[in-house]
Amino acid sequence: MLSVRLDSPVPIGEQILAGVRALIALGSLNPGDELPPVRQLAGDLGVNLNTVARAYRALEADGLVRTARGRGTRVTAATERPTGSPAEVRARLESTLTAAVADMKLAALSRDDAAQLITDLLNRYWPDANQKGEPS
Amino acid sequence: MLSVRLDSPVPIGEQILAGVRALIALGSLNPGDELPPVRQLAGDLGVNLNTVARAYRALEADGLVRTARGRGTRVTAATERPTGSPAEVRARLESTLTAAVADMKLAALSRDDAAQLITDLLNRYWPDANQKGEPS
DNA sequence: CCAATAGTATCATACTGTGATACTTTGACA
DNA sequence: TGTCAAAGTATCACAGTATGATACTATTGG
Repeated sequence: MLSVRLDSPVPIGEQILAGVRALIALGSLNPGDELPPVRQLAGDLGVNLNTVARAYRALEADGLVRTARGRGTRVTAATERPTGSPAEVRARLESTLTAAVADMKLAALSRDDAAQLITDLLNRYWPDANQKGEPS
Repeated sequence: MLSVRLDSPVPIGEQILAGVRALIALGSLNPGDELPPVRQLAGDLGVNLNTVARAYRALEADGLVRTARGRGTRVTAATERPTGSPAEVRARLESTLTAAVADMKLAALSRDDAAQLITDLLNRYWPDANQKGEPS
């Protein structure tokens, strides 16, 4: 459900943060859902509990979760407003997508496979019904 | 052509590395092309020349580029074989793509816009079959 | 041979990501 | 009501490593 690469140049904490954000954005985690306790997730991922705790706190600062001592951490928001100007948002998006295309080429997929893979992902995480990202 | 975010949690050098790799994978940089001199790129990006130089050396270690003192650095290979087992490659790819989908949702794109954007990117960077063409 | 250009080497520094360990809050239940 | 377990928090230390300043070496052309 959530995994990190310990050998990656991107810090573990960042990976956790990005991972949870993505799960929320994709609707795999919804308001009311509980995140795993820091110790458990830390154990699963093989990292220190502080690393997880810090990620949770960052998520709380973003207003995505609410955490209470002794009671756990729960998702509060389904969406997050991206930070920065529209131009920056657009630029980040472009670079993410470009990187994704590059990765697919490197993975030696055929172009058709690539298109198929993307279609599958869109269907899976973005069931077409709604046409708007939720304004908040 | 290549940009980095100085405030990003991912190290500048990594960003440069990833950026050039992507440009090569996408065919925006081809064998024979020269990379900008380290000083120039460093100046453009607002970073230290060492940071760029280290990225270039890493690229050379990967065999993507050949560099010669006093003469500059040129692209030598059009492709790179991904590191790790097929399963790892696949896993990385999935997570890159999933992140991309999440980013699109966060950017508040409509699903149709998302699909369109991706199609455009594929057409631009992955011209069907053997066209080998080079979008700038 | 000199100057300009391009990459390299060395060294220092600061940061910051991560980890060990101990503490506090909450809730269940005997 | 007291105690224990579960959950998050606080503190401190440490290592690594990313970045930067500065000086050096190679290559080319006039």
